[in-house]
Amino acid sequence: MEDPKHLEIVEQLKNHLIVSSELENVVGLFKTLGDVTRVRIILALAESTLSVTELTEVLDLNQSTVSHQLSLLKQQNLVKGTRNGKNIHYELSDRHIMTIVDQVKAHVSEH
Amino acid sequence: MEDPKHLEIVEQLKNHLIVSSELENVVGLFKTLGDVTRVRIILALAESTLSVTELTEVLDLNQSTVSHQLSLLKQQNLVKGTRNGKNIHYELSDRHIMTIVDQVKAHVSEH
DNA sequence: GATACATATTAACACATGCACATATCTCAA
DNA sequence: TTGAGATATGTGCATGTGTTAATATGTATC
Repeated sequence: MEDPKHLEIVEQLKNHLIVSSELENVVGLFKTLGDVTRVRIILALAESTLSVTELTEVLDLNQSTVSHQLSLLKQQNLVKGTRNGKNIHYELSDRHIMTIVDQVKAHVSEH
Repeated sequence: MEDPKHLEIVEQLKNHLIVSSELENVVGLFKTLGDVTRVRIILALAESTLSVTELTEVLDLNQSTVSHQLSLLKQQNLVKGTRNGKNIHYELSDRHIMTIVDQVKAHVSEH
């Protein structure tokens, strides 16, 4: 490639490769969404608020597995829980999340 | 939770937990986007078509690392390469990808 | 063909990650 | 306070994943 314009762009990119904390956050979110169990939890919560026990039954998982994954999802602000007596009702933090999932679904189905 | 409607929903979800291959694909895409190196490659390619060597320089990575990650990105149809003499010019497969990344960026910056 | 450059692949290693068991913590009811 | 149910946490294990060096393959020029 001998295009001088291109060379210039490449030079600029070299200085511009900021490993921002934002990048870490973005990657962190993708990483969290990159697990079947966690996405299944999200898809379930997209349909209804559920307690840990209900999630355990619905998804046929260990209670500790569900609890563990929920804590990771909470860290990424993907879900939030509200205690209600002995139970904790979990729900999606916001609708934004489903938009992201749907977007990816769309991309996948195109290929 | 004693709401009968809720119980019904939970029952329905139990049968409805299809581990579709689509789910695998969606998760696969998220998994691929869940790595700093790969996202940096995508962000670089979002600004300009680049060869493997250029990516190596711009991102300050090993050639084999770039090559390896590019092959994973190719598998997920996130990037495509076109040979041009000795070089291979890599670019994003479609603009859809940046939409997804931007969406996640937006979500991240909200929290 | 020989050489040099660009890219891909293989193997090995260190490291991260998901899961499950056991156990701890929390909450309510009696 | 005691007991039972719900949720969270710590630990160990098996598996997966990113990186690198070394090597192989491909491509153009001489």
